[in-house]
Amino acid sequence: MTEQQSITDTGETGMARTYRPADIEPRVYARWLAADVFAPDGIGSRADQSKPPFVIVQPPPNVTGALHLGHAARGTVEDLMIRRARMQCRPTLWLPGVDHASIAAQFVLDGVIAAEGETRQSLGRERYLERMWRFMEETRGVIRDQQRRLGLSADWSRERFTMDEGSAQAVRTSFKQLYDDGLAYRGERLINWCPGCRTSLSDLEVIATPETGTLWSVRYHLLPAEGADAAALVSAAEVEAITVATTRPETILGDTAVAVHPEDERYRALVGRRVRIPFVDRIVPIIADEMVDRAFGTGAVKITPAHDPADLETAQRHDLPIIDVMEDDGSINHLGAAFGGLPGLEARRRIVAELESNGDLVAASPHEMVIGRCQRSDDVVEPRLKVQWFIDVKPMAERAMKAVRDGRTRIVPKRYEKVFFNWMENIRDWNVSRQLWWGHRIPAWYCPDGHVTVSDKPEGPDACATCKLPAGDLRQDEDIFDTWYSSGLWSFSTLGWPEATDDMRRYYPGTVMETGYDILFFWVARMMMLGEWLTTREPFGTVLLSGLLRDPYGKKMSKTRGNVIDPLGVIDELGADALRFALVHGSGPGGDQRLGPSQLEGARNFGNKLWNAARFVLGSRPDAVPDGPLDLPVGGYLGPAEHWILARCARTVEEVEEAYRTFAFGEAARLLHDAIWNEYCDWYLELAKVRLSADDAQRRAGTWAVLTWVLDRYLRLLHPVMPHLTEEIWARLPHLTGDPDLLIVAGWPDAGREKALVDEAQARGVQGLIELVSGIRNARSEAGIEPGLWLPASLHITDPDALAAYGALQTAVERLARVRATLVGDRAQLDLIEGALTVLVRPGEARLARGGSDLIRERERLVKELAEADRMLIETEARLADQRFVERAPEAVVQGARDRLAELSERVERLRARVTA
RNA sequence: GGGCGAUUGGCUCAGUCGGUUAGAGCGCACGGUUCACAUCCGUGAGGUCACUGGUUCGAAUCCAGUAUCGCCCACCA
Repeated sequence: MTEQQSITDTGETGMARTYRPADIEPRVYARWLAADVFAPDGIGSRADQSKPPFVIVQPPPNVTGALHLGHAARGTVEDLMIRRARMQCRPTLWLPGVDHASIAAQFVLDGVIAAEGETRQSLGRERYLERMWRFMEETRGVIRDQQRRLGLSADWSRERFTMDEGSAQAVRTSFKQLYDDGLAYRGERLINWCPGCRTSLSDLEVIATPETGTLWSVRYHLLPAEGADAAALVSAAEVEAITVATTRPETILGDTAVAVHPEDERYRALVGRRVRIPFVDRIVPIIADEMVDRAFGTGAVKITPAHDPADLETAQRHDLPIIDVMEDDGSINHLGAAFGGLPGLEARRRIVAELESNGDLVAASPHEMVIGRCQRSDDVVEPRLKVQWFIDVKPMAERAMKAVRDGRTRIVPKRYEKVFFNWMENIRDWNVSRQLWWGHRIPAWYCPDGHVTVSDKPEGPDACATCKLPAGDLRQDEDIFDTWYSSGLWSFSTLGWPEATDDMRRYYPGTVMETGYDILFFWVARMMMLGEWLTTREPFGTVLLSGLLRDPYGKKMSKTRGNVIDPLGVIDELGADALRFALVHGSGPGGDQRLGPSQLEGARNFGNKLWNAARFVLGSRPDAVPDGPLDLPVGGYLGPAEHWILARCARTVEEVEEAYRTFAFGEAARLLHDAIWNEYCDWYLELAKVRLSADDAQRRAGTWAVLTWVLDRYLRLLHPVMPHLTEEIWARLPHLTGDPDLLIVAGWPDAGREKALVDEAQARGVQGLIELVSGIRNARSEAGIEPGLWLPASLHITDPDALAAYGALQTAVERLARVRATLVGDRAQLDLIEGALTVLVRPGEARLARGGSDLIRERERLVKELAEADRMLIETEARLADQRFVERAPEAVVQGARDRLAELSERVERLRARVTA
């Protein structure tokens, strides 16, 4: 058969020899769309509207982005949960959308227009925003298409955008409410300023970066004392100057005091004296303040209130002037004397040089410090004093914490609760003003007298709330909101809030909020605060936090490092289901995971394995089986192998259910992988092959019924992880009475039928035969016997269950072990065979005519087995000889040890007899 | 400075309530054209469960400490 033939050969089942995702996945997805099954009230929905809805809350991806592996991982987990809930016939809502991502989007667009020779400034606000909207239209569909290729079953009919009118109204209403509640306020505060982005940032957007800087010691000259007392206490040399330490010499220009500790003997006499600030010739006082650490630097601190939070507090305590010496771009302004107009770092260089040349630079030493950098642009963030909008989040944080304490919101894994509380307890006011253009304009208006009017109306206020000046005389705040403000409203703004809509009543609060732990504070915490405050409900019942994806070496994936895996490339090559399985299989709650080609190929191979198992099942349908619904045959048509696989199936259904229920999705995937591959394919399919060719038509039909039944169960359980493949296979199988046409809306399985039917003794018997076959294979392989060679064998089966099962499965056992077997009723008969391989397993013993084997290797194997059994026997004996163990351990454990002892004794005895024979 | 997590074969990870012989995938070695699948089948080698101490009849598992790695939070000039 040529390569071409083998690929196109679809056989009688109409299925290709390998699973081909590129053909199948888009077709399957189109069927779902056409059937309208994604929406909770879609035409194809089989939701039981009396059941509690299952609502996924998902952080919408950035509108300008492309789907990366993190998105794929998040989406897969979300989709998995929604699919399972859908199969449980709960009304399910997964509302998709994109985030306008103001600062990130501007960053991207600035790059795009730069290529066109434009800048934000050259376009101006209006044209820039027009350009942005056009850009949005181009990029907005990209993410959606990519999500669909991944197979995500979100309700696309409700797709939302954080810049749409619904969001805008939610922003206005919420802000008005927070303002009326006294939580939103406008004030002059030190904010984080990014000179590159020319906007303020919240604390979260500032990344603390350890760096080695320089600590300069600078001498400030004192003015002569006004009274005589000081001169009496200290010598003239000491009063000449005071030395301060700084890491930012350019801020000298904004100094308005020098501070020392009140109990510092070295400086006690200088408190109240005055110094001259270099370059600006400002005369400032020496003050005493507890904030000074006497042990650091020289123990004297220069106070620059406009550029340092601690200094500002000190200044306020001492009523000092506040002098801002910086422009928006980070350069020194006109207050910086000769340095005005210079970039900050250049000013620093020159100031240091001048200090050095005039002898006032006392020391310069390397200094380990932490510098705040902009999350987006990496620029050094400057503390600056600005009038902006803040939200007092403390009262909201209290409510959010209460939701967690009360158990109304559960964080999974639980260890993140601690992180959450720690952050919430130390939370500081949230600066929401951004000096950007792309985003929701702050709905605050100012009249010429400075009165503030906050309005929730789209057209703004009619008049000043204080002095009633008409709207025409009011001016709206130029700033926009922090992106995360509108994101934080997402879980309810998308349901129609502030209107009391049906959706709000039905789908709020959400069931599970799924996201990576990296945005716990940005998103989850803020959404919980805003949700609790504005809707008086917790926005979701469970927060499911996932880990980050790393490359096979544990490194973070990043474009610059070049180790990113493009999910779309994987989908093209291996299929969406393979990607999804690999992502789920390797994941644990809250833990990072590594992903590389080997995991992806493994997932692809698993899909192909299942595909081929299905191909076999479908192709082996006995002629006598009439068309009819899927059902289990009644007892008489089941053989031991059927009881075994049904017992295994029941167990798997329960274990997988438990794993899904506890968010252990990786575990669910592993359980299914093992059940399908190692039990269903490796053993049951092989055992079933013989019975499928039995003379008795009822037996053939019974076997096929079990084959299809178990496959059906596994397909249902696996569907949330590998939806396309399972849907495609399922379509070709007979269905239960009452099943829909599509697996996506078929019922979620339970193990009831199997458990009622299974004969455990028969199942155990098959387990024993599996051990026997494995033992024979092992002995053959160790002895170097050709795998294909049929050997005569004598079997003595002591386990009654295995013996009973053997009656029905002899042919299958012979085929799997590659032997022609004779069953002997008395073990002594085995010893009559000369020069044979010995197989000693729990359920019995076998002798294999040796064929071309090597007796020395056989003997080595037996000696090794004997040594191992003997070692374990001695261990067990010792344990049972310990009186304390027998007395204190639970009876079941002691009995287990006793049984084991008996088993091992017999094994050792028999092995010893064979070795010495 | 505070907090969290991890440490189990060469690699990546499971390991439930402490209880028989610590599992899997990849990789490796050996052997296979067994009529679903070479994206496959069979067999095997490979582990002082990071270290020290404690609790216990019994510890990979619980407790304390140590080491290494990773992450989060934090206004000392």
